[in-house]
Amino acid sequence: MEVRTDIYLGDCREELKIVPMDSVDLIFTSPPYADQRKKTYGGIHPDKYVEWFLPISEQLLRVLKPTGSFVLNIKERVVNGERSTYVMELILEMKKQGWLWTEEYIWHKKNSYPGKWPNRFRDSWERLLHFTKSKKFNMYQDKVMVPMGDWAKTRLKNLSETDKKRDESKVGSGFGKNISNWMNREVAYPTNVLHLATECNNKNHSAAFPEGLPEWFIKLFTKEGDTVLDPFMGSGTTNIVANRMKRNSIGIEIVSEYYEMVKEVIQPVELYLIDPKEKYEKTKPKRRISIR
Amino acid sequence: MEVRTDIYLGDCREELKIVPMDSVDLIFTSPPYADQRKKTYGGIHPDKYVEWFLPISEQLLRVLKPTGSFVLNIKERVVNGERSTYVMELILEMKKQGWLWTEEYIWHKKNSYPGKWPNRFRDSWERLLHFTKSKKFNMYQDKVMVPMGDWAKTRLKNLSETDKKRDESKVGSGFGKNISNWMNREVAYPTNVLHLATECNNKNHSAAFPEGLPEWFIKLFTKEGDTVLDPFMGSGTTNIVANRMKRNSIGIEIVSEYYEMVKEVIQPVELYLIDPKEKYEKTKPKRRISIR
DNA sequence: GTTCCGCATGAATCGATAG
DNA sequence: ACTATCGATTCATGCGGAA
Repeated sequence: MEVRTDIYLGDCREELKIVPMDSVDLIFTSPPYADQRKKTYGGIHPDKYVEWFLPISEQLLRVLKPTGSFVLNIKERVVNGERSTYVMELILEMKKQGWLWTEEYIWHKKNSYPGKWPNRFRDSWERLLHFTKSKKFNMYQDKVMVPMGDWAKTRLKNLSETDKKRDESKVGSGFGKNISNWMNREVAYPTNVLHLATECNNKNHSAAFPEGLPEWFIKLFTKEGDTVLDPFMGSGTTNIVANRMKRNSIGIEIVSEYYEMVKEVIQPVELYLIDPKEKYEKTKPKRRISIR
Repeated sequence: MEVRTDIYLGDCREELKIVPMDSVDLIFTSPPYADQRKKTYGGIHPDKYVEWFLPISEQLLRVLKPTGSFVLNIKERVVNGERSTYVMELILEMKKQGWLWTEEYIWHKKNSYPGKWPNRFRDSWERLLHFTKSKKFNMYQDKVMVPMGDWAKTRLKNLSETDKKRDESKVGSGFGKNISNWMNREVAYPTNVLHLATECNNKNHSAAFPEGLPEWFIKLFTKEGDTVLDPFMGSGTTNIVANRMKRNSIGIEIVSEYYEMVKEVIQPVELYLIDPKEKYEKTKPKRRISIR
């Protein structure tokens, strides 16, 4: 099996036109929030946000397969003491475009930005809007089942590396054995609330969302060999995770520094040797240049 | 101090007219959701929901003090595979009425309703929309502080260079004073995500929300002696909690069974004996009939 | 090898000050 | 008057070095 990762440098309003219609299984993205990342992106005024986004969502509607899903990570900012309404207006307008607003998942950010204000508390959640093209779409619920019990909710569901290491390290002290017991025990379907910490550590890349976020939705809405698209690639979290999970992916990024950074990391074409047929294909020369 | 609990039987569209303007400090309510509880309000169709609610929110705007808050517990239901949009439309329309949409809190229901569907998971959260009349409103943040994490123990022993720099930027005496505040502090401010289980006890009343929900907002937005209003009283959770917390309250309920049930439980006027003056007042005969 | 501990930092927001 | 910049506020997390 061959896994491709195609990344493009440019404005997704243009670059999306290259992507064929009905070709993508999952769009997972986190667009720049209104006026939020001014330094890196232009900074879209809250009043202009919907107007700016609609041509993009129209393209996304075109490239998504009828069975596909579009997961939009977004949160309205506070303007003049009030929450802006551009996200709601966007949902209403996207429905007019033909999108179905199927569900709203909540990302509960366990470590939210600190601060104190007279009229509000720290903002500790973001929206994960789930749009589809049709009522029948692919959803592989069994792939994201979680062990039952509070312990599992706080631990296994979160995909932080530290937790994984800690759990592995406990093997031998009797604790690791418990994990295997848990895994064999009853598993339950998750809910529409995801508990994940943001990544704010000393890595050289600063991702807008933790890897666990795209990972969960890639598991849920795609299978191996499917195609994932992130039109606002940023540091490439979606594509890196997709590649690791043997999904083809497309990434578009307007900032060349980010683009170059991702290009360094990504293997454009990887072959997974599963059966003889695949092995045979590997010997043939590959002409495809995925990264440009 | 005297604590009153006034409950009314009737449609809040009418009964609210009795409540004086600018007299309520907090409105906390959970209206019947669209097409849910059909018997009660005849079942409001999702398409008619906004139209039905706006006259009520207009009354609520009238009776709320300029420093008061309106907390609306609501969630859109699924209609034909899609989330309805009436909550969003309602927010947009209420803003036109003059409401400020200050914040959206999330109630994370730790034990959500069971079930399995092909296109979604269990719904485990509800909205708590916070509306105000003005940008300056009463908020007693200290009353809802929560225990701090282990963070404090390690952090405060030795101050990091970054923390020193951050604090040095503040000119003058701020530094030492600020640290001493932290040293004595064992609690932190909460976030805008509330983790509460639904109450599924065997009482004959089935409350829409647990007592912890109104309790948190009553603590946050009112002080003793203030007035709390619930125009969709139901089983009276808001009023019972308010009474226990020494807040006056008003409840309106259209279903007589609910009304009678709450009437049984509630003490219309309770006197809290705090100082001699109050004691003296107690001896005087009371004429007020609060429940009618 | 584990565990412990120090430390930087993050899609934040408000109010005051400056242009 | 209205907008842009800046300082102040504050907490959970994971990495890396130390014990």
